[in-house]
Amino acid sequence: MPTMPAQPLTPRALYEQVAELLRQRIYSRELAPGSWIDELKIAAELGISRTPLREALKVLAAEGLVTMKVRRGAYVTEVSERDLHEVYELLALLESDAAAALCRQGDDAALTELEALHRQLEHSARPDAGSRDQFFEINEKFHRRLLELADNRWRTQLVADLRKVMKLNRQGSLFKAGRIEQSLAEHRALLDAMMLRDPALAAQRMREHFASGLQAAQPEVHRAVSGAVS
Amino acid sequence: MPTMPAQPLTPRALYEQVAELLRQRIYSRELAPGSWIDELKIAAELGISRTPLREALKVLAAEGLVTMKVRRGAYVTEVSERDLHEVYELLALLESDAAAALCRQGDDAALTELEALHRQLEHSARPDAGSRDQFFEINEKFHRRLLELADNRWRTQLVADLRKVMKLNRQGSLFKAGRIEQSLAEHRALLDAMMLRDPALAAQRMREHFASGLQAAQPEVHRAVSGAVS
DNA sequence: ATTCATAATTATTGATGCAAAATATTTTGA
DNA sequence: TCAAAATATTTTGCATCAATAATTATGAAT
Repeated sequence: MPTMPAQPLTPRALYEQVAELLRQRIYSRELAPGSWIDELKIAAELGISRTPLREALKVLAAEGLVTMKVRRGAYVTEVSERDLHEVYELLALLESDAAAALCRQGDDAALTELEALHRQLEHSARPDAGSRDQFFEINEKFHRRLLELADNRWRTQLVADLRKVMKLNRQGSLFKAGRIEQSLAEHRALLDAMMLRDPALAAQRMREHFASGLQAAQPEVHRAVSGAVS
Repeated sequence: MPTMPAQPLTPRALYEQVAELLRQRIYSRELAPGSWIDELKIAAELGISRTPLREALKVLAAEGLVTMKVRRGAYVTEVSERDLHEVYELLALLESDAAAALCRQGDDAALTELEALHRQLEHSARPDAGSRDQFFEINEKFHRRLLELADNRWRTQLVADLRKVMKLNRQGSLFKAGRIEQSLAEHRALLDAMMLRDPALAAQRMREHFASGLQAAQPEVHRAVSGAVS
């Protein structure tokens, strides 16, 4: 018998599934920032009652994706340019710390794994193969995996939550020509620092990577900070 | 007529009030770590239905204070020694960053305000006056205010959430003799660095303050890390 | 006697209904 | 004609109810 699609081992609660679905709708701008979330409409759409939907909204509110107004219901959080800068700085801080920590405590296997991911990234960047989407996907995986390997579940959780907020504003995730090459070089430099087992340098390289990512989004005044550090 | 108790300007939703009450019960160990939270019992106790209670539990779950198990209900999160160390490191990182940021961007009024708080702290530390509780209260206010003045609402929120987790394990918040004096000296050194407008030094001093707080809790093997950095 | 299966009990999870509150609209009066 | 007040409609928020899933206990079979 071929492998079944197999429902997840721990069947997630309905309110969590709904929360995930709402996240996607928010990221895709189907639910626009600042807009009011119509409980009855969505409940009817999904064919569920308002109870699990309301629970999901509470979770999203705790994550910062939606804002609850008393007796006014739930609204998609509007993040200002300033909010994005603030969150971006925290991401830089936490991920630099993660790089340093991994450098200090991680074993060689961890670094080897990151190198392998980096090679995948280089491959996906080749002009002929892979779409930009693939590049971004692997890039995100690289950052996520670095966090996991740095082995502090609270930091991993914090970064995940902050990245969710960043996604609120990702308006296309476009990048200037040449940004991808520069990004690869920065990743390479980061990996080199980690191989040298120099935590301070690794943190420094990660900070530079973020600074450069911010700069790539800055010049165009009308475009907001991009969520993806690539 | 004397000032009325006056209900809050924004009448908080019931589920939020319940969430706050549950936090207190968790902090006070009335709800012990690892224990199951009996929804019916608590709902009956508070004279409310289970709906707002369950919404409150979802919020607490997002904060990390309770853990939801599928079809098993809510449990008070058990934080391991390791969790506490991880959270403590993140607090050190974020608050050091806040100190540096305030040093860089803050105006003189902000520093003056912190100095005033520090003087209150010194006063409460005098053996004759003030209880230790008062010292801790003002100390917490000092740290909280520093965060607010550092002016990054996301960082402030992150630190607040992490401190909630720390509170899960505060077993008495006892301190060695001499710790209070040392703590005051560290605060003083931090303020000096900020007055010198030396962000790197300020961050360094804050890190030292945290490291010293950890060391004060470490030697006794059977006591866990204390949540309060004082 | 031990193990497996089935049934019953218990607790969680989702749905529906009702009341209170806020906003919008309509009507009336100046 | 404009403004204010009252009413009506919309929507949140809380409670009660029903169903589903899991665990435990009991009984039977090997």
